[in-house]
Amino acid sequence: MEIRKVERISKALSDPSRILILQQLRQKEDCLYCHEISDFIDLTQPSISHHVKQLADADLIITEKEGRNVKYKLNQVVLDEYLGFLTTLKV
Amino acid sequence: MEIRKVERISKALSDPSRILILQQLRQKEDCLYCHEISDFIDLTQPSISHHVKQLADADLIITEKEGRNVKYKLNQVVLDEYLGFLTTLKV
DNA sequence: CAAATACATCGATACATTTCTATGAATTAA
DNA sequence: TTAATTCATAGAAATGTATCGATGTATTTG
Repeated sequence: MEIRKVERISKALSDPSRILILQQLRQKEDCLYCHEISDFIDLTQPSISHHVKQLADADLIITEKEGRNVKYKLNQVVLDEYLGFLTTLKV
Repeated sequence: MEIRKVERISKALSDPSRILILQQLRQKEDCLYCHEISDFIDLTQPSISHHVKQLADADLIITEKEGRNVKYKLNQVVLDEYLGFLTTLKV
């Protein structure tokens, strides 16, 4: 995995709101609608949209349009690649 | 692992210079002197010092004073804890 | 002791990020 | 078609981060 990619994923993971979104994604069995996020994060809708975009730009989540809603899923492959990179740092 | 800690570690990992430092730490068999870092990172000494501090504050590296030098070692335990947290995000 | 070396800290500047309000675009419902 | 809903985008303000030169603090060497 390229350093630029590691940097981007790490940056996406370096915010409490975004970590929370990923945790809830896990709890909701890997599927979450955007408007549900405001139930557990006290930010305005544009701010939440911004955070979701950071996660999507880092390929940590996959977005899927469903009518006027958007569904989010964790990108297991990219998370595994990231885990793989971090493991190479160990002796 | 606490969210604040995850945030701090992720932030420490979200910079190309700091990723490089960790990679070189691995190559040099988990031990590196500060002045050696300038061999592979083109930044001034205060900037390198700043980056090393980010890694140390996140507990990703352990610093050890040796005379007027400082030796760095990867903190395997914290890296493992971080890997553990990321794994809990998977289904 | 004086000079040199290794690293940390300070203060400034440039740039990036977070958050908001306002607004736009697409879709659905009345 | 008009109104409502869901999400994205633009622009601005506040805050945070990266980088530098200058300087400080230990420690070692001459």
